[in-house]
Amino acid sequence: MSTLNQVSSIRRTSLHVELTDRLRDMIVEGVLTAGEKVPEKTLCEKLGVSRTPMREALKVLAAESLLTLEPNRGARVRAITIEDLEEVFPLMGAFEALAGELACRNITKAQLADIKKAHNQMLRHFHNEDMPEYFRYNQQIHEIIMDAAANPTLKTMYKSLAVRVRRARYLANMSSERWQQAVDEHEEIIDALENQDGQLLGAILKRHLMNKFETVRQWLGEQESQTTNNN
Amino acid sequence: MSTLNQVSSIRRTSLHVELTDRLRDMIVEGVLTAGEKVPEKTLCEKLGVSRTPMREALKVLAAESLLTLEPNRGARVRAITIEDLEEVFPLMGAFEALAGELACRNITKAQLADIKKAHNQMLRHFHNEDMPEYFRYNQQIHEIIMDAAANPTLKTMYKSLAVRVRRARYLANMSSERWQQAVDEHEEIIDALENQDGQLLGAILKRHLMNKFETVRQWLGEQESQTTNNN
DNA sequence: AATCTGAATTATGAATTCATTATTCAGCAA
DNA sequence: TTGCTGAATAATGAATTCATAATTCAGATT
Repeated sequence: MSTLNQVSSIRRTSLHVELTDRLRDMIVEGVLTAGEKVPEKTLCEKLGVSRTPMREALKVLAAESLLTLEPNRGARVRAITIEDLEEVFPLMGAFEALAGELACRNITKAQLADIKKAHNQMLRHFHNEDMPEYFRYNQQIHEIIMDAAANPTLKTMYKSLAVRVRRARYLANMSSERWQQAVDEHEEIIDALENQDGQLLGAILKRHLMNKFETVRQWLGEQESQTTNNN
Repeated sequence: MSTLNQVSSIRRTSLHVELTDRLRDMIVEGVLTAGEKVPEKTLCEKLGVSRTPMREALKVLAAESLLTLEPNRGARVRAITIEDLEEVFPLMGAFEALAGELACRNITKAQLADIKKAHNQMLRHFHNEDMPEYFRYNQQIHEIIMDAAANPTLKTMYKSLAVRVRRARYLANMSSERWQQAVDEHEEIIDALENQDGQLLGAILKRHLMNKFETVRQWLGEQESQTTNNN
């Protein structure tokens, strides 16, 4: 083997991009919890970078509404409130509906096949009551639809909303009836896609999301009433 | 008069926020033209700041898709292409439709009165064929609707799209028939608002925007065919 | 004991410096 | 002339340094 192959791959993306992605993950995964103050220095030391790229990343995440920046007082992980959900879900609904319409016009046979494959996987995990894996394939299906919509801006904006509520979405567990209902809705989604009925698909996706909204709202309500005060 | 009053007001926002806003304006107003390379140093000297806050601002504008950042090669003002329009307008349509629905539920008498006032001003400038002033009141009407929708996230996202196409929107002048049509559509909008018919208002707003889209698309087509090559 | 004051500490804001990567352009070869 | 090479220059990426604002906390005052 040539020594050349051992050289670690050249960094293509700049540090602040990596940091932005990294921090975004940390927020979604709950490593950085909502409301938490994030001292720059500590973060820099943990991730082994200087403050300059870190601050650039913080600015971007603030622009994405994942953090709030108070002048001279640093960054804070934005806590999700019920008000946030009520802002974000209708928007996501509009995105999903649009994605559905566009997807029906553009979807390829391969993509449709991928969706069906993912759907079957999802069903399997549904029957095993394996929530994390179910969640993964669920996400995958919606991502393929987004891709089929072939509108990068739509996808980017959708993702930036999704990331804001993702943690809540994941943690809020569904009742078994609601779970069954979600699966049924997915069947409808596939039917509409096959028939290329954009209007219908849009409507289903919107409703599907609004049902999810109800679940999350309930969960968050319980959460908020439990934790009276934590900064 | 006390000497205290003469003290210039304390800076509340941080420099990078001011810069972001300033640069955004410069892009929208065409001071920085599409495709133009923006050397950091020159910009810093012009605006009298150091590179640190400037770079933070550039990162944020890149996150807003107003600039593209090529690693080690600096920032470039993103040129608007027809593909961009085709990405952005359907999204804006979805936003407008949602805003309309929400606005119908929440709009106050005062806001409705403001819209009518702005509409009359707009009509006046329409009859004088004063495009810039017409444009201003037109924007104002749509902004009031956005405000009535009472969804900050929606408004932020809408604005970030609007800013991307605003220059094209402004420069693309309408035919006189199209202009008349736009005015008529505004009458419909007001009717729907008064009747609180969310579905209808959403549909009108969407159509209204799509008509605008057609105008802009045509204009940009002419532009692109004229300028063969300019970096 | 409770509250207030202000010095010491700590954190952020911004400028500067250093390192690395592009770009330019003079000189050379075909 | 055209195209290539590489040194010089200029730009960006990132770390460090300096300045300023916020916070903490010991000590004084009521």
